[in-house]
Amino acid sequence: MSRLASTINDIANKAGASVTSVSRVLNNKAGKYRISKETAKRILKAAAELDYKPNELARGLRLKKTHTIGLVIPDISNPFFAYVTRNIQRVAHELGYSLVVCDTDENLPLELEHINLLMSKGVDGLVIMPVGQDARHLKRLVKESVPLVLVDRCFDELDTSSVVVDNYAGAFTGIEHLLECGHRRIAIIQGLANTYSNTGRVQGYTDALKKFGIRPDPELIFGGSFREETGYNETKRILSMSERPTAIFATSDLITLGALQAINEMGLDVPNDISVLAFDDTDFAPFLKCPLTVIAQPKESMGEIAVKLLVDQIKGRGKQQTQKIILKPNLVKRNSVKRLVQKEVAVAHA
Amino acid sequence: MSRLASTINDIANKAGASVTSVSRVLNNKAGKYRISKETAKRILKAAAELDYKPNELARGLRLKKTHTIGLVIPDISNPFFAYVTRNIQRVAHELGYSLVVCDTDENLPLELEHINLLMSKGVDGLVIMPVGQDARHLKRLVKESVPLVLVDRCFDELDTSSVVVDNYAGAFTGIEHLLECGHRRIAIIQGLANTYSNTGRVQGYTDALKKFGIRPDPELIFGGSFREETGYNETKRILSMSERPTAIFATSDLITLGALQAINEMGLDVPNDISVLAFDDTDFAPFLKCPLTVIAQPKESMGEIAVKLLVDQIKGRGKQQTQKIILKPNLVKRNSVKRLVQKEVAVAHA
DNA sequence: ATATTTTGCGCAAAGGTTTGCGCAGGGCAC
DNA sequence: GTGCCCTGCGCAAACCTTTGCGCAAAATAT
Repeated sequence: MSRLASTINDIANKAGASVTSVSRVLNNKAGKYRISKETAKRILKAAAELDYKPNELARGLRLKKTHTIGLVIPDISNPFFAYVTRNIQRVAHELGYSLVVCDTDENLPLELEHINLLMSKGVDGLVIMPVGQDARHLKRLVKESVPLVLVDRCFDELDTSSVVVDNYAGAFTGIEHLLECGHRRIAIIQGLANTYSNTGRVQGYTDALKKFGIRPDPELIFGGSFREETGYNETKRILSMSERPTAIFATSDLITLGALQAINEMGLDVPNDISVLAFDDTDFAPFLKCPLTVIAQPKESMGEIAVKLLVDQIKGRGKQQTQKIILKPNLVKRNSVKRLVQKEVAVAHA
Repeated sequence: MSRLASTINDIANKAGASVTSVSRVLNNKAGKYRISKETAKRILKAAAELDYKPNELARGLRLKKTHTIGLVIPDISNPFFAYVTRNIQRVAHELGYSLVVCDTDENLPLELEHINLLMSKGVDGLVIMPVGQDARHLKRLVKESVPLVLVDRCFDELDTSSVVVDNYAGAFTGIEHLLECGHRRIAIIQGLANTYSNTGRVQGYTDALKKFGIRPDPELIFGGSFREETGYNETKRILSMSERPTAIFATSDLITLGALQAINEMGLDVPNDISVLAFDDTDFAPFLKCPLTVIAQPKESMGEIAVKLLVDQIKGRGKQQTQKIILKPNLVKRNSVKRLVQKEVAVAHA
């Protein structure tokens, strides 16, 4: 905001009109308020000459609308979130909204801080990918009827619009595939406990095992954060188990990255020494030493849907009821899962 | 902004004081304006009870400071930019600033639009990774002394703080390595023409060739955007040349991704059929079928330095002069460059 | 000619905050 | 009893915009 920026007042002076009329002309209310063509033209001309740009701060204050939406995200360094962010920004801009981005680093207090700040700055609505272990602060937003859509992780007890992925189905299908390939000892490296996405993935894992008559072994459940170091450390532990699992289910792309690193360091080979199934896809996945078999999320559409839902809420459309959109993930088979048995045999086991 | 949000006025009422005093107490000016401990305590109590949060819009309007900085970025989907963004957001928040993120999609008019919008919204300063073919709009910002720092790409004719990478040195060293390994026919897939980063990289490429007594062949210069499809299409062209080059220099990670895809589709092998040298590193690079030899940018520090420089400008510190920070990239040798000759022989050639 | 409507425009308030300036009242010295 | 200082606090303007309401003049009707 340069100190020389021209205001509606300058225009009024220059055009010999009142600020009132200027405002009306500039907001296309000339008709409604019967401003003469004559005056309107003078005003428009003056505005152009002064290179007038409305002060959105003052505007927001008056209108209680800032055309800004807040995005609260757990970790932009995670390629999955980065992707979603990109689409959110694009669609938001197309719909006339700016995006202020806050990274919570998977930290609940920080999430609260960011949300408060965003509200203070007068955002028109929020897209939140919550850390997810607590929903009280979100409940408050709902009560104050702040336009809000949850992405990637949601709360069943919370009546909000949300767009999530069917983590359960994704994990289930993936593990099923592993089982069909003859794997029986499958380790899982989970993400942050008690979050929507983690719970679904772990549940899918255990239920798929059960379907094949295998009792899930708590010893095979590792991890506790979606981060790379978790993948690295836990994989090292897994690989040094006396009775080593034949497959690892890595529940995020960052975990996968860490796992790959550990496997590499230990001089092992995917899939011959260990099979890997990953949640989330990466652009580079097909070109890895061993192209990864993954459960891919529809990350393209998630952001887009979320913003549209949010803007509908902001505009008061679709206010009637909240929508929970559940997207289907997609198992893409590449080479990181080794087939230990013929398919027929595996089916017989079931 | 819930419609029930309490204001400084509510506090004044509740505490039986004037808004003036409330403002002063809340802004730690109680001492300066000699407010009694008594009154101050009443005010603080009322504020807490009302769960008061300042309206940053009103604040920004009055103070001409929003504690918000704008980030203008060409393409968040590019992992390099995503990384930098993340660090910018983190450091900005640590310094008390919010970040509004705008993606220009490498599109100059869109860049201008975003910048104008950001200014309208009253950002305190801008971090821009410019599209870079035109600097007139940036020149205007400089003239209006808007706090500004350019990242990744800068303009020699523009007196702004900036943090860039030594693209020339990076490319030069990389190509030198290729040459030392015995490569003589080296194709380059360049990024967006007439941008700072591209120019440096291409220049480094040609100069390194010349140093080895090789006349750069215009036929071997491909590309024209940093995007994935460029990498894909151009690689296909390169690989079907009658006199096929022995190496490809891909000037961005996205180009590299496309190149890998093309190579893969054509059933070729890196580095036996074709060597690849990439600008930018990717987390997954070490784990690729053929671990990539890359020129890695110090993406960790770039964002951090940029924000610190910007905040210094905003706060009026270091106003005295602009700083151009040039970071050194780093050649990391992995396996994607095939050694065609013994080192001694290569040196003899030089 | 007066009465009524229409046309064109602007006053002033509102939105929430910060801050220069000055006001009231108590205490003190003369 | 008059003059002065100090303490504690509030008035009102400023930041820039939008909008309900009303006012004056011109156009039309009677």
